[in-house]
Amino acid sequence: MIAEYREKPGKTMSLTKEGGASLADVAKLANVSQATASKALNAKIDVSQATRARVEDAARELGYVPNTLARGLMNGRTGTVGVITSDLDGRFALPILMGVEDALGSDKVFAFLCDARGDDVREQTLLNALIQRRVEGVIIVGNQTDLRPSLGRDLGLPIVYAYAMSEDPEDVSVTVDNYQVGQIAAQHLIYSGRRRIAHISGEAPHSAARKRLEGIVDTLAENKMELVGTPLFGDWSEGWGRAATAMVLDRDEPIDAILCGSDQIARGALDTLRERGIDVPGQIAVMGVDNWTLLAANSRPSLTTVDLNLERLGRTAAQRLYDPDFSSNAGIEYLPCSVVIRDSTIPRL
Amino acid sequence: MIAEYREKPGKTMSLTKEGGASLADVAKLANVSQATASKALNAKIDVSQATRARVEDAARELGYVPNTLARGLMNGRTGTVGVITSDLDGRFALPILMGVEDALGSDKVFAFLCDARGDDVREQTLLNALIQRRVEGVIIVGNQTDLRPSLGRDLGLPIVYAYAMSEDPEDVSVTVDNYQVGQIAAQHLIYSGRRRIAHISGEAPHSAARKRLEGIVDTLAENKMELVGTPLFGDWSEGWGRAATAMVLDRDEPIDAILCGSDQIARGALDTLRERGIDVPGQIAVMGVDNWTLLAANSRPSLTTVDLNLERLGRTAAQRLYDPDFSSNAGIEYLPCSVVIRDSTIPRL
DNA sequence: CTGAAAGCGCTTACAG
DNA sequence: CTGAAAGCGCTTACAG
Repeated sequence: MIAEYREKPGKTMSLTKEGGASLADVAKLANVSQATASKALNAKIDVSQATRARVEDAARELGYVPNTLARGLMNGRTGTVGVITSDLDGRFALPILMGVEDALGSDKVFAFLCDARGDDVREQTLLNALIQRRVEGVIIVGNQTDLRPSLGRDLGLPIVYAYAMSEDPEDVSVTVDNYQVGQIAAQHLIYSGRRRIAHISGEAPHSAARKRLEGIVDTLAENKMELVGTPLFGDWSEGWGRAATAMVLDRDEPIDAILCGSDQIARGALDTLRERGIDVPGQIAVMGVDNWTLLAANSRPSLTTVDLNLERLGRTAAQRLYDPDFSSNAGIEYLPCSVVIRDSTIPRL
Repeated sequence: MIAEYREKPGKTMSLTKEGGASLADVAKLANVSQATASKALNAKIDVSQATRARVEDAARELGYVPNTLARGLMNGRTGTVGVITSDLDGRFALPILMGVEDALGSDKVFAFLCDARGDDVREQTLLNALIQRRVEGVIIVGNQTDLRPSLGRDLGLPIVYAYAMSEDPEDVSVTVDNYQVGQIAAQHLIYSGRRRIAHISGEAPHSAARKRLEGIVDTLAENKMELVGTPLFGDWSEGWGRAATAMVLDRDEPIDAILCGSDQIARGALDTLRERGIDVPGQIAVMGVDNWTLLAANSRPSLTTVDLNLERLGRTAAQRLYDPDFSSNAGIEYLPCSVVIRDSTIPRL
């Protein structure tokens, strides 16, 4: 499909096949054995200051760049983990990738992201490519918090499922605690004085929608309350948020808060409320879920929402990957989320 | 920072250091030499059907996974390119990554994304990590279309700058043709009958803002028109879009279109217009730039905008990377964009 | 068609 | 402290 890259004919510094200096070249220039050169460069103890300096000078002079691949061949480590996502817009994958990188430590292990585009075949291809490149582990990021097929068990390397969790209970999955999301969202509204709360959510089949609802209902019950009207399910879009909010208002049951299943839905709710001249948060509070800053911070009023703590999710996933007792983490781990308070639930002082 | 991964003590299939079968294992089981096994598996011609079958069976039985790293050591190719982005929300990086993958072909070369987080030091660290892993090329994705410092010339591998372009004219950069963006946006408005167009853009120092303005002004001039009022610069946010639109309307110069520098700004414009009871597109047309579907398709009315053709940009970048005559592409290449017509400029039939 | 040998760039015991 | 040698997993001339 594409031609092969060739060095410009002009500059032929091709000391090695790859065009750069090798350890052997460095050793030669420094007048030491390759073994010594290796030790010197890797800061091993048993090298004299003098030779180390000589080797380092030689390396610098030659512009030596160690070949991590060759190194990995010996010690079995590549210092690389793969992250496979199906997340078209990167909303989940990127924060998770950040968390992964943080947990890995900047210099030791590197995380590389590749995009499966929601295509199972492609996902498998990527996984194979990663395994063939001997990554030390793979994190599979889903774009919703439902069960997904397992990629298999004995792949010879640890695999952690993040956000979407594996169907196989022997796999290790880390995800968001949607029940707790519902709880803290409801709690926040209750604490801030709301008593008549309606709920607009996304796609009913999604466990995110169902579990959040459970958390909300239970928390309300603990406070001798219940949702006003039936919860409305649709999709996670602004359009649905607008439409559903109109329906809620037209039910003619008074409400003082709308708890939305996502920031997109909440944006739609805000739109409809504004259009009807209803003050937020004065008359009705609106709350979202996701803390998608683009949407939540730029709305009017800005949106109180639940942060899914995706970076933490990424960090945890990476830690599980490198847990010496990897398989002890089999099963699904649910990570707590936190409320981010902005202006849509609490009047500005 | 993290412990090392160890196989579960139970399953000791460690035929090799890495826990999987090696080519040598396969060869032994198939009763052929390693050389023959290699040829058989790589579909080279000079192997008999019988032996090839035997080798393939052996490989399957052992669950053999070739080590791409070792292969790369010999033939100097790793089948991997790196993409480094500073794009926090993945808005630019992900579509570009897709384009890169498309150009590369799914099986031959893989693209891995890593996130520099806008940190120059981190960017350099990642580049080094990539070079040490002997990627065949690197694509640097910026998050705005301005010049950025070069990472240097003689790195021993091709580097292409995408979206943001390198200051060094010897580097190869591909980016969006912002002048043309301005042209086609203005053209679309003119063709659809608008005559009094105001312009609200983002940060004035950004070349994206300046060049788009040029394209707009020139196109208007060609049609014996000019912008109504001074163009307004602020930032690329909804909030600025709202505020600036109010300013434009308060100027009391009649307009029939607002051409916005981004979809976010356009969303803000839509908000303010709706609030003032002005019909879009009936009275005033609104147009954005970016075709950020999340924003553009979900607004009311949906937003006519300019698609930056980021996937194409990615494809082009990948092609440049593998151009046999790489350095002939030195300089900046500007790629054209295209208008996506939705409901904010043309009344629905 | 098949295999012995050398080599890619590195590290790691093992002697000295 | 230093180096010769073996080896990681693979491929590629080169003989047979």
